[in-house]
Amino acid sequence: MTNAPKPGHNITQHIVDVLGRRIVAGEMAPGKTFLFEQDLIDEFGASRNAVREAVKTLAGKNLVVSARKKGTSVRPPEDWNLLDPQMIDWMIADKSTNKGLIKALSELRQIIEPEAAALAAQRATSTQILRLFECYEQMAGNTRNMEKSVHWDAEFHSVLLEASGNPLLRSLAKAVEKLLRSNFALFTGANQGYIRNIPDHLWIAEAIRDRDPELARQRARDLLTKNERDIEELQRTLDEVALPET
Amino acid sequence: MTNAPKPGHNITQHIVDVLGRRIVAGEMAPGKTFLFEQDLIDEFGASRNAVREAVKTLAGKNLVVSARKKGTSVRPPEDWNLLDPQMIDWMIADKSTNKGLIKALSELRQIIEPEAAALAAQRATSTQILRLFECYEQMAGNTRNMEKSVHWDAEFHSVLLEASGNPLLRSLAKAVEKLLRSNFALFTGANQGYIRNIPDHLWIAEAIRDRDPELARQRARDLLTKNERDIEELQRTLDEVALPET
DNA sequence: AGGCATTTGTGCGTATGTATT
DNA sequence: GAATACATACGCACAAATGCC
Repeated sequence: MTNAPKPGHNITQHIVDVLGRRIVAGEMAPGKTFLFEQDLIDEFGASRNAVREAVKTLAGKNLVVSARKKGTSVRPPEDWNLLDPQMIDWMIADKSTNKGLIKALSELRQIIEPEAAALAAQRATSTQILRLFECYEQMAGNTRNMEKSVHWDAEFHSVLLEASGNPLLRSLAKAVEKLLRSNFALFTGANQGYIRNIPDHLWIAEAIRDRDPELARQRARDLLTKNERDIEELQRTLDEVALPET
Repeated sequence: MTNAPKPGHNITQHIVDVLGRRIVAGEMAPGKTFLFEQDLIDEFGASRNAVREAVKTLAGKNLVVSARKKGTSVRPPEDWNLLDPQMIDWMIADKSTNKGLIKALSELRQIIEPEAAALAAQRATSTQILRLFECYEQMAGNTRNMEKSVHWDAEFHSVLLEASGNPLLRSLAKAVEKLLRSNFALFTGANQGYIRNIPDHLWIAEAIRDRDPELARQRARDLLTKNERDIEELQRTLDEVALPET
């Protein structure tokens, strides 16, 4: 019932997916509820090896720990790696964490991207600068195909963070990108806001090309501020519509 | 030779550890070198299950992917989860990534912590504020026991990020904390700088207590700027000393 | 303290599907 | 199309650690 065994393929991944969803949805209190191999074997109808490998995958993400005789328990949320792409998928899928995540990410981006833009103005390679302009062109040229346009939007911000030359920021880029792409429906909903903000990307790219950190920072800050306002406004309208739940 | 089988315990973890170290050390080119189960079985003298579970753990960290017929390959570094505590251990242990990581983290902290302080000034609970002051007291009171003092230093910054109320920032806190603790030797080396900067922590806590975001931001920025200068200076002196290798 | 049951950790054999050659 | 190589999966058995009585 809880799982459609997904006929033949990748039982292990399926177990990882189902358990991951449950954990981020808060269905299992950290430290309290214990999962036993035998229970999982029974529930998923899988072999012990498959179950163990699934648990190891989750353990690799710091989601769970296993101990002899005590079974496997969920680790406290502050140990979770929130920036893992699969984790983001699970959080997006879960209604209770969805909104908070988008807000948190928006806040994080407002902190990070202006500074990344300033660093990029100092460090970006000519190739990276060209890619920024290409992303802008693709964004601006595909406003009739929102999915494609949002794809290039995400790519723009990804390149921007990469151009900062800081590996930790690049690491964040993957998460930002993932979230933007996954939520492109959210942004296409704010259609007029999205299109209005496209030129901002060009201005940022120009400031980086001209090696002007202050200007790049300010323009990135402007874009993200407008972006946050759009998201907040859209979420308010969505909340009004979203009354029904099963 | 490459591995001391670590007598009884956790062959799987041992395999994870050895492979993780190799990967972050860049010994295996992403996408090119392939690891085959049989090779790993031979090298570690472990069973297929142990090897498979170790690989799954690494896959959970997005370090590797497995494909039929092609074996397991290393993913490109931009896919790695740099904030994973174990990853940080591996990177600290590796000389080639060590310095770059500390520099990148220092840069990231300069971006994030001032804003986190500003947010904390708006959102911190009274309990969190008390903990900030407690951390300062412990820092200032244990200058004769550097390890302890640095422990509370790390705790201070951890609480600060947590008090920002943003789960993504809290996620970063774990990595920052890990790095500070692991590198406490580095900071105790910069003894005079470390002690000189202790009062800054009190001033930050006071600004947060007084709910003054601008002041908290500015004071955090001051601390981190001084901190970076100390680290840079120390690394220069360390470089001069660090000629010998085995 | 000692012994027993439970649960994870480990090893081995084997079958099957799938992608490459 | 056949052979090959590898990942995926199952099942069983024993070892080791832990909790309970």
